[in-house]
Amino acid sequence: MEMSELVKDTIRTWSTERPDLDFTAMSTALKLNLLVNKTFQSINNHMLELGLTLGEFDVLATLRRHGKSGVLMPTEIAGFAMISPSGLTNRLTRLEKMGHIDRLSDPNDRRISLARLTAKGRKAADLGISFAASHSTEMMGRVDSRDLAVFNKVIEQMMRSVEE
Amino acid sequence: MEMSELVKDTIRTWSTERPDLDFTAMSTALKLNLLVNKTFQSINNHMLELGLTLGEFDVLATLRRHGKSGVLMPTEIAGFAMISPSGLTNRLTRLEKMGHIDRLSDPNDRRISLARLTAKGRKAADLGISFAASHSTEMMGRVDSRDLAVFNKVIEQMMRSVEE
DNA sequence: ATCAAACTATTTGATGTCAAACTTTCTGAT
DNA sequence: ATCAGAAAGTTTGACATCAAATAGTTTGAT
Repeated sequence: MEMSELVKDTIRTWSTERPDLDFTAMSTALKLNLLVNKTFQSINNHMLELGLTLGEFDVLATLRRHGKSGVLMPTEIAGFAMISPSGLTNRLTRLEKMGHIDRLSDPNDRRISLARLTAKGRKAADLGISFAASHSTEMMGRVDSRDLAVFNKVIEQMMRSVEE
Repeated sequence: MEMSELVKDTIRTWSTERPDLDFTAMSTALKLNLLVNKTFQSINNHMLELGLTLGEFDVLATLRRHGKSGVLMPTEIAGFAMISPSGLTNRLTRLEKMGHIDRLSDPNDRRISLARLTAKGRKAADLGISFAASHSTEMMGRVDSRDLAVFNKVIEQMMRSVEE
């Protein structure tokens, strides 16, 4: 079933069953949700061809975009990647096994076990980000640029609303 | 770290490291992603107060909006809820244990084990959908209605792009 | 009427995530 | 100098999900 049709069906049936409620905004929210999920799947599938989950790529990307050293402490990565500490430990373990990162100890603080991008990991990050950037560009390719400006404005308004 | 700021930081650092790429569209995509994830969390947390996952609510909602009988076969539910057959079996098992649904056999086809909303499940679905609808309405409350029309148009264009 | 193929739902095995408990190490107040 | 509390990361246990294999049932072609 097509996305747009799925949303229409959902709103139509709900409106019949609950005529007391207003589903105008929910219709938009549902579409937004479907769109994001679909793009997630699409990008994730592409990353799998590089042998990476999107989550694993996210870690490599975070290291890659933070300077040429490509070294960060797990806490910092977790903040950017919005993942739990234990989830990150697992990602780092997998990435280390694959040879995308290695780990070194911080001479100033022995609690810390720094993650560092290897040459292989750097290559994977560069491939992944190229794809991610062009995927987004393609998705929005046919959208009028003035409409896109409005679109961005609205997203930011919604982000502020949600952040309260 | 604030959502909008997180996106800005990501785009800024990537632009430094990869000046050959255009991150204009990715910036929008990232915001979209963050917004949807945040609203997911927010709604999910509210559903947890009803003792339900958002996924579990989705099943109840699907049953609820399909007529007064509130009876569907698992395959139909899975189609609407976009979940794997095995994932759905688990959700139905949990919902049955909680007393939100019960299950009956189809007299015409013995392969099928129909799911039916109980009074309790119906109540939960009605509470959940009220919250979901008003949550969306609030999120978009401050957005100009003409901008919202553009916003919807753009989403639909993107959906078509992605669907190819 | 038969039987291969399609369909429906469940089971199995694996995966990625989280919260909470835990270990080690550091910090700051005294 | 000491030590209670904070901080960093890992381990443990639980969970929701999926893909693939499975069991039972129906359909359709012959």
